Amino acid sequence: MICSPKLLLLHCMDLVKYYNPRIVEDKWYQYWMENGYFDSVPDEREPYTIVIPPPNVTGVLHMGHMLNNTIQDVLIRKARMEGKNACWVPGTDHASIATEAKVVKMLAEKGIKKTDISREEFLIHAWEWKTKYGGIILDQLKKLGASCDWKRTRFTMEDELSKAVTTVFIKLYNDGLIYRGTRMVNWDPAGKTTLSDEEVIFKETNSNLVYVVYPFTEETKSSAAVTGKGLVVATTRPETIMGDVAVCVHPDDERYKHLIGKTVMVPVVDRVVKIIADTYIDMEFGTGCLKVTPAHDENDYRIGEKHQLEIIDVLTDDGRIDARAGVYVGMDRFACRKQIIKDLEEKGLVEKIEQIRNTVGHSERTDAVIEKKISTQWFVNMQEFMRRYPQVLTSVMEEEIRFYPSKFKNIYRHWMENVKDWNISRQLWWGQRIPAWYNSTGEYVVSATELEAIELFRKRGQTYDPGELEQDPDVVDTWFSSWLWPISVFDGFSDDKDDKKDYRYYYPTNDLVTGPDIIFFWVARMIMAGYAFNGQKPFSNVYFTGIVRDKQRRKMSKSLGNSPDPLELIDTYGADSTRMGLLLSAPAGNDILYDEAQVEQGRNFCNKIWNAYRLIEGWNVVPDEQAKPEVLTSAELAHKWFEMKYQAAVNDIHEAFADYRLSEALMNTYKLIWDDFCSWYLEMLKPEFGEPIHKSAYEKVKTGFGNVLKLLHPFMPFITEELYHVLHNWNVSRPLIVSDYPKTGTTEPVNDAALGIISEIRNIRNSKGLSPKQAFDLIIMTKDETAYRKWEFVISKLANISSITYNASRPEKGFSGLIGTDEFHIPYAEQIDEAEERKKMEEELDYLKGFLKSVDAKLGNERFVANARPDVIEKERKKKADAEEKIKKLLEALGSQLS
RNA sequence: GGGGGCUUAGCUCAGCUGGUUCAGAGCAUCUGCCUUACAAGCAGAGGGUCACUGGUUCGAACCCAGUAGCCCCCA
Repeated sequence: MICSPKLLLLHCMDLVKYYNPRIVEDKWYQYWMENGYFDSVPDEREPYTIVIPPPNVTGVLHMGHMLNNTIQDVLIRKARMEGKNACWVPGTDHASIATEAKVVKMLAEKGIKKTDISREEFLIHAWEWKTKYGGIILDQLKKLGASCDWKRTRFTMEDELSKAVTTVFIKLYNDGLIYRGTRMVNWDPAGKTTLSDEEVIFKETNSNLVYVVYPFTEETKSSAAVTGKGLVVATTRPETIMGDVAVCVHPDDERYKHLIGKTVMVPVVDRVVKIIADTYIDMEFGTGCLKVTPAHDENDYRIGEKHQLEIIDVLTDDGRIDARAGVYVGMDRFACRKQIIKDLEEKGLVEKIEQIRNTVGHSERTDAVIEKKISTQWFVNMQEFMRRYPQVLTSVMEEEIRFYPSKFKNIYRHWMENVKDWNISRQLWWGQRIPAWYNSTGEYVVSATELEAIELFRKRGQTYDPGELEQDPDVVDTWFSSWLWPISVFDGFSDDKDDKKDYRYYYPTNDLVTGPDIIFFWVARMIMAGYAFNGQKPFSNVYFTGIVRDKQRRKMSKSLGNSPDPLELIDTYGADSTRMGLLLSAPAGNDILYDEAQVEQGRNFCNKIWNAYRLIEGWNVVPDEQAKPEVLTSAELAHKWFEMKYQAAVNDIHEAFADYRLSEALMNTYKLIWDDFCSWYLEMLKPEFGEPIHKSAYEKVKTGFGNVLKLLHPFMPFITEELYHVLHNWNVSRPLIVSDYPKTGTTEPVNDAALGIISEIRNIRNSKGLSPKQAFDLIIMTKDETAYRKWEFVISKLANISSITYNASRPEKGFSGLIGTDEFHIPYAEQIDEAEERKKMEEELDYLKGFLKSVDAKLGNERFVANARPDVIEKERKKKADAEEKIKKLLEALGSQLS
């Protein structure tokens, strides 16, 4: 059933002073949905496409999503109104490690351990969980007004998208861009999986730098001049001592030169190791002696490789001491660190302990401290990738893909130029399994199915015992599926879908809106995928939003409790107000400092618009013939004036949109409606109390109102749709969501300099404490009477003026001022502080004289006249003439008062 | 350590290729108004040595160099 928005309004809203979003928003969302306005299918129109950054499938809406999706909705709604075939594809990400962690936790609460169940059983639980909680976030987006094509909702782990992952993996492997290798990787002991470099967050931490004595061996003591018990090594990681295989010093270090090649004992395990030399060593740090632990540190690993040292991994996958260490076996790594320090102190092998600040890597998802570890994993060869697809970098640098703000270009380049191989295998179950198959001797092939694997083994002449091939147990990094998102949501990888009609029509997409925190995780990799798999960019513009913070600039976080619940906010203030509150202070790339006051501003704005409607709706309309002639002409001028203001604003708004300055576009719209439309235009036309309005003016106002609603619709879709309908008595050919967005253009200029007199007069009233109800007479001294005459009606009404005369003699007593170079006077006999009036005029005069002096100096400067552009010189001449004119007027006025 | 960026009104930000009467906006503040659309409002006002120092230029918030402070990213 199509809902009936009209009835609701009439029952609840008639005559109410305050706008109530609650009875408006849901019904319009439902109306748009039921009428298919969000849906998109390829046609002859120009497409405009955005793919949503897929939120985690088990996520809930937070302020960051609100901002991000509001921006996307603004862009998509504007494009839709501009007649483009707007397509916003929603969906969710399976978020491998994050979701798996949640499922593991949920199972643990039920008393089920992941290690006690099979992969298949685990996946059943995981899918159940996904079905239950997955997509809640998408429903929440509907409350915000997000006009996604929900029929196109995708999930990164659905069959079609998983197939794409496999296809891409195999292609890259066959192209020599994916390899399996043994490397030092990041290990998350909590998630028990490897992580890419991007998933490691470095945090500054207070650490103990322990100075440990490595005693000299008898051999060393006897063969070299030694002082002290042994070499002192400074380390923050004493628990890895059991993995030490050497001590390294700088070859030029005078302190240790004579010891190179000698030996020391590794404490705790009493292993004899060599003292080696390498220029890698920083002589300044600690004692200049480094304990070499190739299994647990990247640099140590390189030194180990160079000097062909043994690798002793002393940690288990869950961060305990491994049996290989020989001591402290089974103890947690951090407990072990404390215990070893204690034990070494007892043996007198700790020289001192210093407090230092260092950076420690943490898992992005589990927050566990990352261990470096040697492991056999799958990698994407990035150097080679970039060599083959240089457009990945050049497209951004040459702005074929534009970044907003552009500062991210350099950040992007820096990353691209220093990028390391991408570790894509994860020791998890929730995700796309790596399409590699191993035979009983550990040889492997890469293929989509076991049958194809057998075929490959056969061709190679390797054993392939049918039924005994084993698929790699690991899954790929989540981002190895989401980098395909702009292609895969349009089935760009599937060969059997209607000629890839959607793909050809919608791809490449237009705009991507995302946070800068995933520029490397996702944006960079989508660009890589775009060029590698399709030879095209995936999108033309990337809008980086800021991070939503509270007004003290703290990040929103659960523990601080400073993050408002977006749904409560919408419930309290309405989606329109919330959207406006977020957008107001959100220039691209700037952090947005969330303050509820801004949402209140949004609410106040809604109310303002609502009341503008109430005013218009309350007018009694009569035919034009019944209106006074001066009212008719004045109204005509007001229409022209507003048309000019409106068109100028439209042009500004288009310009702001072109540069993705959305908050500016919104602010322009806000000021157009509040100031120009409500404060000026409506006040110009508003009939005296009890008087009717003539029909042509009424119609013009309605048209103007409709137009500003159109401008505002992308930002505040609900209230605008509502008012657009009530304004037109529910009789509109197309609802606002698919109506036409105002276009740029030119209008006849209207000289409105005379209006400045209104503010001047109001100011005089205010500063003299005179009531606005007290009418004034006005004398204007001008060469151009017509400029004022046509505004007489408006001036009289808005400044409460009872009579206007031109170029009459100056009054004896009264107030005066300047509008441009025109002088005006208000005769006022009582209670005037003449001295004060004179003082004001003299101050003005002083300022003008000083100003004139500086302009004269400029014009008198030969080099200025010779070098400045002609139009600049012309402006200066005009300034000079104006200043002289004003000074003359002021002197005259002062003189007349003197006499 | 490497890279990017910022510093303009009480707050948040504009200020596009140096040149409108030596800087604009929103919010906040202050003053006066319950004026028949709106007090969630109306009218008006105040508030800035454009971080600092030097340079280039006829002319600098804007270009250059240095100094100080802050933020982000990477190792």
